[in-house]
Amino acid sequence: MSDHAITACCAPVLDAALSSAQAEELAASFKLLADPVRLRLLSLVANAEDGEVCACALVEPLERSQPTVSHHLSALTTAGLLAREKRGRWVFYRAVPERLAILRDALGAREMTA
Amino acid sequence: MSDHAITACCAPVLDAALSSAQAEELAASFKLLADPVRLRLLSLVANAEDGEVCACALVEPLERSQPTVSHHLSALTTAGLLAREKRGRWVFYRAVPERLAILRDALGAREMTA
DNA sequence: GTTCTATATCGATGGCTATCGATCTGTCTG
DNA sequence: CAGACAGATCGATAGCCATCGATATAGAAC
Repeated sequence: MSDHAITACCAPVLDAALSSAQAEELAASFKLLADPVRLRLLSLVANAEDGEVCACALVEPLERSQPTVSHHLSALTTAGLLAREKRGRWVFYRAVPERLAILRDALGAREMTA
Repeated sequence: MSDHAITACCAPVLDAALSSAQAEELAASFKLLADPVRLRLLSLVANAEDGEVCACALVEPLERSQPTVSHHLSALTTAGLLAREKRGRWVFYRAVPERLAILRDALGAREMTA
């Protein structure tokens, strides 16, 4: 999976031939999105009431064990897709949309409407 | 991985909570991009001379066996990310950028510059 | 201190898939 | 026809990872 943050690494896939190393890095990033539980976590956090959610509110809707949810939250946070803040006994997460945008842009530059 | 074509399935991840089924479908699509060999295949085909490449020209640069390359080409074609055309003994592939765009849009709608 | 609760970590396991060599299919050439 | 070659398919294997229960850590309340 890769244990480092997502960073812009290369021109969009369709715009230039990827080096082997660039491909490895991009693939590792997309691997994060290649799991339904992680995708639902992203969307749950991004659509939360005050822009943040307590981890305790994520176990039930995902129908996974607490260790499993914790594992996925950790992966998304390491990649920079989620931000973590501990307050007392609880941990709150919020989305970091700029990181998702890096991956989106790797799939093609935004078309200019001009 | 999923053996069907990629289709627009839902609002962008950050815009609405994903259902379990939507998440499964999206995850299956991103799984295709979660492999460095497939990413390089996409970029090699997309950047080919005449917009198309013979499969025979893809084995060597990827440093994988012919069956492995064939396997990945097949997966990308089934998903609709590549188009396959047989001519004589050879098979030619070309990119289908609109399909990649579906995935890109799932990561966030394009910002309006207006 | 003790107890309760929220989260993280550990270890084990099952399923999935990237990969390969071998083989089959199909097409062209002579 | 036979021979050569491109590509797909098959079967087996090895490595990865999502998942879990058990346990550890940490903070709050008493």
